[in-house]
Amino acid sequence: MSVVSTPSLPFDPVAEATRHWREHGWGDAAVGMEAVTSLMRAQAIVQARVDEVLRPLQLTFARYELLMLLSFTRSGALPMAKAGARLQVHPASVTNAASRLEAAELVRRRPHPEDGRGVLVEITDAGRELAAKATARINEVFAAPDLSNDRMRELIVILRDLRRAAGDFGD
Amino acid sequence: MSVVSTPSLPFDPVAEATRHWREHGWGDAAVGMEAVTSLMRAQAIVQARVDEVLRPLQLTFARYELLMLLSFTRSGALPMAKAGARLQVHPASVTNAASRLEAAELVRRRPHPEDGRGVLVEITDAGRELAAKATARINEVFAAPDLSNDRMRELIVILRDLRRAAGDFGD
DNA sequence: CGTATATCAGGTCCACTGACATTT
DNA sequence: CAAATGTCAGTGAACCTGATATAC
Repeated sequence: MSVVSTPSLPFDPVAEATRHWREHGWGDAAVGMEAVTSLMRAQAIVQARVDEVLRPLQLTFARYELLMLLSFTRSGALPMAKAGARLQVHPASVTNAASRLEAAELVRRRPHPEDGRGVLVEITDAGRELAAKATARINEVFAAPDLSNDRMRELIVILRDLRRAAGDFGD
Repeated sequence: MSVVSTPSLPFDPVAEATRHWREHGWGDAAVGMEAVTSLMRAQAIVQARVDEVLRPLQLTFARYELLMLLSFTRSGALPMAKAGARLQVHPASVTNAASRLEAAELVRRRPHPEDGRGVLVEITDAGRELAAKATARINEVFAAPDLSNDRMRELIVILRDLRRAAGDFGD
């Protein structure tokens, strides 16, 4: 996850690639490929920025997401499986993230009171504090107007359609 | 890179999170966070689909990108450093990708004719064939109308602005 | 000489698979 | 018993840092 470390180009590499797609007989697919490439590259940029903010806090984005998810629940706790479903990550990934966070005392594990198989992850006070600090820093970064609020709203709508069509939610 | 394996939720998890942001006093940052989250999640979905197509061809997205970049050049060859700059990846990542592709005889390395330090990566005929096949399959997947052409164009424009503002290219 | 170009070793992170014990 | 839950070990991918040899 870098992009940040690499120098910027004198031209838009995505548009340049699209020109090539057309020249090489992939004209009908060029728009789709450009959309895909744009998405990939934009995400890499954003991810790199977020990582940069999170690194000094000893957090990765995956762990930050879990922390925020927990901080949003009423009781501050969630079964592992439920957390995985919300974050759309593999059960083993939740186990891993929870273990790392637990080692840093940002969450703790508890047996599920009603289901003997289950385990609850619960955010600690330290976890809440760190999550709040991380969020504040991330907001500082994205307060810089890379995009106007209206543009962001358009982006959100388009991507929501894409996600729905791809089966991210609903039906 | 999953998302594909996880079941879909009965509600939009991104919108749900945004509701929480507002309830927990992050109202002013909610739009930005929602944009970031949407982007991350949409990219994960698209990446998962692409990976799925590429896996049977023994390609990763990073290697596919390198292959396509080379196939687009006039001579089919590029110095390692230049390829890294275009793809915005670390020099060591180019080395790695090139080595894997070379092992599969999809590219070969040649000394740079004018710069004794440099190395050229050159796509082979087999590399061109595989790249074309991979592209055809990817296009099949994205031919499914998750998004209309107009929507994709809007998305491209918004993300281009974001990338430009973030220093991906130009100035 | 200092800079640039690759490569390599070592480390982190994440995701997935398959096996497993436990409980429902 | 079959299904679900969470853990663990192992694998593969990608990225980064720092060190190195070579050439400009």
